[in-house]
Amino acid sequence: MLENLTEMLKGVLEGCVLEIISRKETYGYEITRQLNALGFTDIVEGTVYTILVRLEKNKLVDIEKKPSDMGPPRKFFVLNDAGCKELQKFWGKWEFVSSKINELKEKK
Amino acid sequence: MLENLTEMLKGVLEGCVLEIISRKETYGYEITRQLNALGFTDIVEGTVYTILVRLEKNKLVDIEKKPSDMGPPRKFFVLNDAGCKELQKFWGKWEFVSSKINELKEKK
DNA sequence: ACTGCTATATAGTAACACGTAGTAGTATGT
DNA sequence: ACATACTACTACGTGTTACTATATAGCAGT
Repeated sequence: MLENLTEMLKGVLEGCVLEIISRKETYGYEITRQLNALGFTDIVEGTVYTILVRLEKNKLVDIEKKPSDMGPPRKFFVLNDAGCKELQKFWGKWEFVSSKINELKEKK
Repeated sequence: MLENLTEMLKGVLEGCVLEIISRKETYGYEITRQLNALGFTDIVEGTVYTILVRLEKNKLVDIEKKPSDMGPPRKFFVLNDAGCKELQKFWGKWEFVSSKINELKEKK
């Protein structure tokens, strides 16, 4: 339907993943499914995993591996304190940017 | 105040420039000032000019050079048909993405 | 065996905003 | 005449990011 949202997702997709993780501990495959359910149908596992690797590298998440009876073991992610702060900063930025864009859009 | 909006502006800044041009024909320097006035205080000329070069390369704008009494001649930009279509597509994408993000944000 | 769903990983690519520097015209002040 | 400041455009390089493509692997049903 709507083509190529790639560029517009830059800078927001990571925030979305943070938000999803903050709800309850979860893993890459499920995060992908949640994003798909939200409406971002084109987002695939690979995209989410690169984000998760980045979150880990930046020490925003804690990780725990758990077995699954539906397939290979899952890597569960939990936000730590730095992650929570980062999430708050993300929503602050989003609030600012989206309000400005909408202002531009409305001001006819 | 709010640090580094760079990534979040990817994919939307070009749309903002299109919108500004659509209001009335204008030029790089003035577009930069308008974006600064909107609240995006860190955006500099270099950033806007790269976008304008891209718009020209993608044939979304028509260009006319006019003398100025305030400095060097100005390069005025006007949206052509393709540019108007692109702008509409941009707002369509923005509507979609921002509504989904807000849905995620609100759904506690 | 084969298919399909679940689950993770990673090397490579393209697009974009931004940093930085340079060039140049006009106006004002000293 | 010179310096400064504002106006105005160009161009090369950088870093970050989402995405592509591919590989690996466990488990269930046929």
